[in-house]
Amino acid sequence: MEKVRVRFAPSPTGFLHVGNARTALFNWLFARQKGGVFVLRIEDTDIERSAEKYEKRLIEDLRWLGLDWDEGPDVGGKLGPYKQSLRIETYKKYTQKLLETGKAYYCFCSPEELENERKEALESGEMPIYKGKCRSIPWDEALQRIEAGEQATVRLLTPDKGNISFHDIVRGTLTFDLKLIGDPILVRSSGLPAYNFAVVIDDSLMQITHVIRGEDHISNTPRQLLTYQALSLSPPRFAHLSMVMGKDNTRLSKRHGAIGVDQFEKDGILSSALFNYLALLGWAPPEGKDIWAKKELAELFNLEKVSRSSSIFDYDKLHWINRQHIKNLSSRQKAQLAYPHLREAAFLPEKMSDAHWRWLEMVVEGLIERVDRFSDLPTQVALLFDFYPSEMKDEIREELKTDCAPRIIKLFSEKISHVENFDYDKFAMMTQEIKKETGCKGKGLYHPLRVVLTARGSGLDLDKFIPMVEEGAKLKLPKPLKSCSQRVAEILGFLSESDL
RNA sequence: GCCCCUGUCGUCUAGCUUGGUCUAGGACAUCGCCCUUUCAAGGCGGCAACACGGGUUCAAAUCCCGUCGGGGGCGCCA
Repeated sequence: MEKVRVRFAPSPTGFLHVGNARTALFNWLFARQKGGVFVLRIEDTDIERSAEKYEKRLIEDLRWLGLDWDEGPDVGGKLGPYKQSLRIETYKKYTQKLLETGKAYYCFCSPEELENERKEALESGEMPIYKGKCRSIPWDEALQRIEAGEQATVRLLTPDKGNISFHDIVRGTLTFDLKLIGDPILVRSSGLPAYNFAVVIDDSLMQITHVIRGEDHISNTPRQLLTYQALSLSPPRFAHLSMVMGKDNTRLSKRHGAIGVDQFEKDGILSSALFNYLALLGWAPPEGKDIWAKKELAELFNLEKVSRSSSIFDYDKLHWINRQHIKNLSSRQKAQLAYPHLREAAFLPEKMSDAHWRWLEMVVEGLIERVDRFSDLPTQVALLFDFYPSEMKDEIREELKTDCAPRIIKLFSEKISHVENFDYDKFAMMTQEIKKETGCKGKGLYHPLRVVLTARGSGLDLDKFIPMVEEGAKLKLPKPLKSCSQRVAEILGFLSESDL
């Protein structure tokens, strides 16, 4: 059997959109599953919109997602160059061949003329296609006009009657009426190839066996098939993937949330999680679980099982998957991934000592289960630092109006002021003593202690909170962390007799 | 407007090829309970779908037709 060769062919006009990322991912999955070759090709024939910086960004985004390619502009390969702007001479050669054999012709119609023709067709309820006005211009005359410097495009001569059909791997047989397909422009008047022409030449020369792309290309396929025919080239197989939509079932756009792969990275989504989520959008592995590693997905992928209907991008599910992937990380990895977010929120110094890292690991390990993205971590960490007795809510003061609370607070403040190197063990001993001395227990015992230490009514388990605060208080941090004894001393001034 | 694709819980999907095993399974979300000094996390459970209408058949989510809904395309963009 021939070796599978697939490609992802983005135009460098911006960041990598998750919809495109999924197309790239499915190509990659298919290539790896089949032991084939994955090619990256840059389609930059639209010089107006394409830019070098976008190409770089695209490559970075693709790599971040965990994709690698066997041939491409940055890695080379036998069938390059892998950038359309570098292949202009090749396209010209094929254009010449088509022109000489009469399979294509020069079209001198102006954009305005074509626009009018289109409008008229639309008004009379027809499909707006090129009527073929320049087909009848004799070859000699056309050549003369070209030599005289007249602007012209090159169009493919297509049949007016009959059908053309092809087998789509995800959709089955698709048939199109040829009278609804106008002669497509192969070469623009600028001399640069149009998309439909360049893809055919490139896919053919790069020996692509399977074209896996978005559904928006379905209607281009018959035109491309006709081009293969005119060139006597054999076409690849096609698979058209459904679109990725936003919550309201319209095309996924910025107002739905993050859509650029780099944005997900900034938001603290792990690339393994985005990879996992995207792979499951429109495809399901035989075993119905949700959390998968890249490698497993590559083993199980099956293009024929890909869904035909469009799917909505669900941020909730992505976040849940992200949480599961975070759980599988080591403490060290979690700390490293958390650092940039906490550094940006000014909770951590630029230079981290070993002690800082140890503290960070403890903090992240304790707080990470409360969030599903690293970008949410600063809000949680802020709860460690924020201690505002003066802004304590009335309902919390109310809760202290019990028989136990004043006695507990008094005893605790005395004990903590006499102890050195406070830690959770000492806290546990103190609470046992207080329990005996006051007879208070359970919520009645712990709630006042929590309030005294946090000025809040709820939060982290105290066995986690105390070590985080105590260890943090020993470190030099951009914003100092108050120790438990400091907190107790401070809050006492705000608890008036009436509170107690 | 015309052409093409598509339609299972709110969402992602399993099942559809080869009708019966489907009182339609799983996951996310949501709701409730449990755990717990609080909040999370976690555990357990509930709610929730075959778009609609006709056929075919002993039997249809599964096959056929129509309707309606959604999406895409109709560029000297890709």
